Amino acid sequence: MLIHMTSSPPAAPRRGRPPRGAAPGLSRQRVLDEALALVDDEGIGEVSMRKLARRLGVDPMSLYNHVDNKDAILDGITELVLASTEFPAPTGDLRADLLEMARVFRRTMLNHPRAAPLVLTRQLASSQALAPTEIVLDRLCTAGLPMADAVHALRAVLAFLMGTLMREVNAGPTFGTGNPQAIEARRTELAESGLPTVSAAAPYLAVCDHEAEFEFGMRVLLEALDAELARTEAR
Amino acid sequence: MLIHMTSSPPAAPRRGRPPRGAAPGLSRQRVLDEALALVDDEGIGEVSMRKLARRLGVDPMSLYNHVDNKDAILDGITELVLASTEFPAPTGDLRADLLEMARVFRRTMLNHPRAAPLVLTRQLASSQALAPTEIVLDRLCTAGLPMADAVHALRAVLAFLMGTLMREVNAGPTFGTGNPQAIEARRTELAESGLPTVSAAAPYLAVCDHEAEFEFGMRVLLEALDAELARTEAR
DNA sequence: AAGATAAACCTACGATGTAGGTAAGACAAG
DNA sequence: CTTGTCTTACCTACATCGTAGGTTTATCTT
Repeated sequence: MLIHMTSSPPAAPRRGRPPRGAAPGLSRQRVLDEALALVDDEGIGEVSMRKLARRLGVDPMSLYNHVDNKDAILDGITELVLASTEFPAPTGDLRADLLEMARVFRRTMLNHPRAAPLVLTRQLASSQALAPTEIVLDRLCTAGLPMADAVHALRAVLAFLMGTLMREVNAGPTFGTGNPQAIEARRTELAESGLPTVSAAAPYLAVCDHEAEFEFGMRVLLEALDAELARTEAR
Repeated sequence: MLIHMTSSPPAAPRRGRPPRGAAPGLSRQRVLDEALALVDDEGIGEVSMRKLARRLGVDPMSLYNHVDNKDAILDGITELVLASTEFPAPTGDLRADLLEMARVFRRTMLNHPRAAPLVLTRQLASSQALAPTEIVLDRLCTAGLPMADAVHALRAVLAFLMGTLMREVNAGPTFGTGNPQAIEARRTELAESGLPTVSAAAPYLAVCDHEAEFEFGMRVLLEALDAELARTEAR
């Protein structure tokens, strides 16, 4: 990133003419920002090159000057979201640090619930996308875990995170809303379908404290990690 | 489902004319079966009404006589896969039973890896789709867990299952194939990107024994479940 | 002044999901 | 046997999609 002023003074790293129509000059950044906004507003399924271009006041094909194709846009959205994740400084307490990182990650996903499936699904290998991995692995290793086990632990936590977040973010009202009347109706319906236990559990299935689920799972996994660490140190 | 024979004897619950062209008579079942086959062959992204119709030797629009729309087909595929899951009879050992159910579920997903994202993503509320839930909840309850905790446990395991299976089924070679040469290249590349730990972990990240990851996670979760049960009984 | 470059635009193609309409065989009622 | 209803398959048509290919124009370099 070197500062290299040419002779011409004005400004603008933008090269082409300043739009023929009225667009204030496109750029990869602007395209991706608007794409993320579009996803946040309407969901992944509603993303199309044409709609995105319309929001930018630009011809659909102009997007291809800044982005390879639609898939690259989805990748870009993923990276944008990941880049917006600000992991806290380590405190030295491994378990607390990992828990906090997971919490921050979850918060980020909840900030972009409609984009979350992208982030959770696409496994990017850019350095941007691997930054969190870097931090976690580093802390696990400095805590004394052999690399193989560190990767193991990382994957287990990641799998759980993916799973809960997927559920939390989809969050369709599978068992009706909190409406107790609807739940009751669903309940008798289930009982008649040969699902007595599910029927009995309907009130519990109808509501879901995602945060509690998240904390519970993390506690279990981190406890297992502690046990693993203790075993390693004993050796 | 009452048996009510009319006078005319021949057979065939099929009503319409036997194809104008040469199709051997469509049915919801045939459509869904072929749809699953299509997914297995080419992946979810390649499913289209037209392609599906072509495989059935039928006009695309004919499908709509047996299925509401494309989304219903995807739901149908999900149910087909779920229906093909044969959970074993309970042995009485709760933990072993749950582990075995998870294994069977995993096997089913691996039998239809390309359909798995559908099954894992869509949360269906049909009695077909809820059958596994019924079994698990029932066993957890008869083991002595309060319903609230049973639902809790179910969700934790499910989240982990979803996560690992999503990873396993996508299984893109994030870090190159097993090719040691490619790994080494990737490795120096990562080191230069300010990701020293990831770089060092590259050999471990490059390979992934999904089965071991699965077994590890399940062991941790089931151990936590045991602890929970012990706590409940003590109370 | 002349040429190169980059960014915007435009046209067009094949593919998609599906609304709306038509035709033809099967059954029931007369 | 005729007539009408029903079911199912077929056909046409439309809006929308991603994007290949080509054209225009404003800016920078020489």
